Formats: sequence, C-alpha cells, structure tokens
Amino acid sequence: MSTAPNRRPPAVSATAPPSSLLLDSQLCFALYSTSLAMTKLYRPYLVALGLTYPQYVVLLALWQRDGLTVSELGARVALDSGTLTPLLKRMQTAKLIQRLRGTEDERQVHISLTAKGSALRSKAAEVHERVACATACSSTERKTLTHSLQRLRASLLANAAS
Amino acid sequence: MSTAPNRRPPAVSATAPPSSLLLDSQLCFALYSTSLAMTKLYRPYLVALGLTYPQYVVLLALWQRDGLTVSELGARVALDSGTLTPLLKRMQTAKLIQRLRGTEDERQVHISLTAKGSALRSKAAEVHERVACATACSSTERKTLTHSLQRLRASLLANAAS
DNA sequence: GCTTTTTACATTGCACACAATATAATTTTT
DNA sequence: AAAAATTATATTGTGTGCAATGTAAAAAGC
Repeated sequence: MSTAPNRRPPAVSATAPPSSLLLDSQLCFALYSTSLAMTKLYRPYLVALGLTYPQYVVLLALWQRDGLTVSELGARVALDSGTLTPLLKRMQTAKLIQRLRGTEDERQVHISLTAKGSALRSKAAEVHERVACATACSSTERKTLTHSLQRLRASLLANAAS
Repeated sequence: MSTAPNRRPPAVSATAPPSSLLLDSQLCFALYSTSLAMTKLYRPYLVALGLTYPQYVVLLALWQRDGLTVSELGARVALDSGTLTPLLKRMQTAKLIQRLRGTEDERQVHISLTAKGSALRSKAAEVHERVACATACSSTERKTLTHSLQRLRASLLANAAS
C-alpha cells in the first residue's frame, strides 16, 4: 500500500452526482442501516438469553405455532435451508428446540420447542418492552411503520428478478 | 435425530401468546425481513456489476465524497473495521478503489476511487431506477418512509445499551 | 412397476456483521 | 522527553445470509 496526500481531494466530484445517488436519500440504505441498528439494540438483551437475533425470530415463529417443518419455518421467517439448518442445529445444541424427522414424510424435519425454549417466552416479552421504549415511537407510530414496511416488502418480493 | 408424530401438535399454544410477540406485529421483524428482501432485489443487478450490496453502499459514500478514511467511511455507512477492512480489500482486488496509508497520520488509511470505481456511477443510477420501480411506491411515499426510518434509526442509536 | 421429476433438507463456499483482541502511531500526562 | 492513555486500523472467531450443489424420499408420468 502506497501513501496518500495529506489533504483530501475535493470533497465533491467535479460533476455533482444526481441527488438520487446520495446515500441518505436512499430508501434501501435507510432500511439497511436501521435494520442493523435494531439488531444492535436487541443484541445485549438477547445475549443475556443466549440468543442471536435470527434465533429470536425463529422462537417468535415457534411460540406462535410449534412443530413447523424447516421449510414452513423458512417461509415464515424468510430464510432458506442454507441459513436455517446450521442455525437450528445450534439451537438444538443449546437445548432450545428439537429436530425430529417426520414419519409420514421422511424428507421433512419438524422443529419443536423444548421446555427451555418455551420458557424463554416470558423473558422475550420483557425484551420486547425495552426495545419498544427505545424506538421512541408511540404504539400507533410503530404499527403504521410496520404496515408500511410490510407493504413495501410485498412489492419487493412481487417484483424480484422480473 | 428421532422421529416426530405424523400430525403436528396443536397449532397454537395452550396459553395464547401476548399479541406483542406475534411475528408479524413486530416492527423489528418488518425491518429485518424487508431489508433482506431489498438486498435480494438488488442482488442480480449488482452481481452484473461485480458488486455486493454493502460494496454498493461504500461506493455511494465515495461517489459523494472521495478519499474518506476507513473510520470516516465506517461512520458514514455504519460498519466497523472488522467488516470494512476485508470488504475494502476485496474492492481493491477488484480495482474499484485504492487504499492509501496517510502521510500526515500514518494510522489512517484513505480510500479513493479508481477510474473503474468512478465509472460505475452511471450504471448504478440505472440500477437505482429499476429498484425504485420495484418498490411500487411513489417518490413521495419513498421519501416519507425514508424519513421515518432515519428518525427511528436515530432513536435506536440514542437508546442503545442504555 | 419403473423411470422421471419434484420436493425437502443438508452441505459447501463466499461475503458480510460484529465482539474481542492485537498492533502501531499519536496524543496526553507527568 | 519518557511513560501512559488514546486512536486508527487489522486480525480472529462466531454466526448469519445465500447461491449452488448434493442426496434421499415422494410424487408423477408412462
């Protein structure tokens, strides 16, 4: 690696970039950076429960409906087997879930909560409270934003790779 | 791994979970899954340019202001050196950027665009257009949502680890 | 019934994210 | 000015995300 001049080059390109390419004007970056910030906010609370954020999401899905197959879970949390298989194995090692091969259809693997996994639900509710506070949004504002994001997500999925 | 009963257990827990823990009611999951969906939408367009999404974000920052140090860039895109250092090395290998050790302060590394990196800007503008279409949002709707997310992000950062 | 196709999950490889730690250069303190 | 503290970047290790591929079971076609 060579050396750079002491003073930085002109701050802005000679030809000003179109305003659409300004980092802070982009919806995608607002989404990306806010999602990372949300995960960072969750981290210390979840670490205290021995969880990562994606593992927490999997538990949310299972608390709502236990015994899902890997692909049903994948559809629910929008992750594929390449992500879920190792994640679920770690959760099994942590004794949060069981992975049971289906008897009716032996290709399927059913994921079910252990007592330990079920018991985390009440602590998760506390975490949710703390995070909700940190958003500095009213319940109504959170709901409105959640709906906007869900609508956007539906559009993005509908128009993917088209 | 053992075997599971053919029929899944009762769909919903005996004690219904508090509505706040329903996956689809959570702002955090709406953020997380929508951000992943956005990245997925970008992927094919960016692959055609030899970029990943975080690399595209770094280019957006550099097109706006070239010659940033690693930490200035990190502040701009909300990523730390553990993420940026290997990412920037890959971008250097791809001849998109240069990494130049500072002469005034030799701890710093200045990141500057190569001709190839600068030239990608016009193609990125095309990608932005296509993605904007796929959001199925008006320009006004996108701006409103972007501002809401920026406000949320500021609150999350302000209340992190408190 | 047997082959072909499809489906469900697992594996591999690459690129993030990030905590924790290391290293070297600068600044501050004394 | 020498020692201590701080700062800037790099390294290591763990855990995602995801494309591409592999494998085995089930379904479809003949």
